[in-house]
Amino acid sequence: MTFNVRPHRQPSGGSARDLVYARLREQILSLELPPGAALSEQESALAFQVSRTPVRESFLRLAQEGLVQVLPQRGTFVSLIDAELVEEARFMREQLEAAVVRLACEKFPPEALKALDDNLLEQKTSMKREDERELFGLDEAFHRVLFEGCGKRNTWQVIQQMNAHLNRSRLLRLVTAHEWDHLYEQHERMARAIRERDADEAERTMREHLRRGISDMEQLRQSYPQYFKQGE
Amino acid sequence: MTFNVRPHRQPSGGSARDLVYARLREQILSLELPPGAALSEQESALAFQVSRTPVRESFLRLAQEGLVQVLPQRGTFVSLIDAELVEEARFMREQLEAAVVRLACEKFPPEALKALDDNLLEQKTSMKREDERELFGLDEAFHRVLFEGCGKRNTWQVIQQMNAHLNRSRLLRLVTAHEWDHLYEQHERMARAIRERDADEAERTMREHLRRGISDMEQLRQSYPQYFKQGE
DNA sequence: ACTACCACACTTGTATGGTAGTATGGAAGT
DNA sequence: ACTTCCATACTACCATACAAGTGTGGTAGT
Repeated sequence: MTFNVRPHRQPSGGSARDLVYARLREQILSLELPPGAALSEQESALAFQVSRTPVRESFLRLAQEGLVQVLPQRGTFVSLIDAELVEEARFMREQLEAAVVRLACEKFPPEALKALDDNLLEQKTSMKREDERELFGLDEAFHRVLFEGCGKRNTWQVIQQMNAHLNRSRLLRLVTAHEWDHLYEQHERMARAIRERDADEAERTMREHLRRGISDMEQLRQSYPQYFKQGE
Repeated sequence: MTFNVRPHRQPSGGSARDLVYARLREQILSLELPPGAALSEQESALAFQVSRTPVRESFLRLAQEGLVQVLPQRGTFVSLIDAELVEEARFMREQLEAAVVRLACEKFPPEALKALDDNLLEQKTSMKREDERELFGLDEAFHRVLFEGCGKRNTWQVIQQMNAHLNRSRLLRLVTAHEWDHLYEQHERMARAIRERDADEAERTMREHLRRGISDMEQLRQSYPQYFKQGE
């Protein structure tokens, strides 16, 4: 098995449904379609130049992921950000990643470890170029390699779904350069812990790593209270 | 907030789509529709006396949950059991439940604790009546109360989805009376650990609790190799 | 001014016809 | 006997028409 260090691009089917779904998802996660915004099968169908059927099927899929809410005979709306749901997504991710990084300390393929090292190098150069988009992708790739190295590919998929809700509350991924320094250092510590099979250190670092940015949500909530569920 | 001790019935919308979805899901999980079986929009539509649209939408939802596989222009098939996926589902559940039961040892509403006790009583009477179906529901309710007591309702929902894959490999939930004794004893130990705030004991018991029945899959795999993915 | 009512313009849910791609079995050619 | 090709009967995908429920604004009646 090989481990791709580069950011991952999922094989989005060329069907109209998948295209509409992917585009809508982007717009929702980037807040281009803000929480609470009304969608319409007809309107989206016109915009994408397809019929209602693929649009409708996209809506259903988004609804299942909790990104939109379909109210029969009333309308479809971008879901308000549910603080409880976001916190639980973070909670779940923390537990799963903590367990996986422990696993990695017990048994981790050398190729995967090499992939982590390569990834760290790329992170360093991207930091110098201040390419935040690339950094975001590399961060994601780092964690993905961790899961794939432990044979937990499906678990990673589940986490990816949860990330949808996390990302939407993370101020559009805008992290300061200083933050990236900190994140990079944590990544390095984790890679070292895995190499030295120090499970406790690895788990501690991972939990700390994933607890950052909780305040982002509170900040977003204060700036845009109308984006959030249940006012208080 | 109140905690319902009884098995939980989800508010399945009365729409044709939801009905078809629920029925198909049952049939798949009970192996009435065996892994590998071919489905057809037309055929199912006839069987359920609805048009192809709600059937098709059910298929898409089942596909997203990984219970069926849609091959464009070829057909829709009940997914083969993916041993790797099943094991990962068990893994995820173990991590999440372990973390939650630790949480419960720190902070757990008295009403929820009472609900656990009531549930244990009902389990006892159901065991005497050898009502396995009821026992299964009560087991599920026990764990649900644990999550709700910790304010992790959404996490429980995620676990429920994973259970779909777990259950299909668990020989139709048929557990011997002796097994139920063991499970009951573990439930009791967890409730006691929560009351006494013994997080280590609670976590240990939970992990043990969730590691049971791994051999079920191997057994099913030997009896029905054609139900499993990748032949070896 | 106020209320009750109703037509109408929306919404999603469901039914159905047409399109294009795929598998298959039988016929024709070697 | 074996291979090649093609008609045919499927499949899911998409477009479109109709049904049924909901919100709203205007209007008639008080």
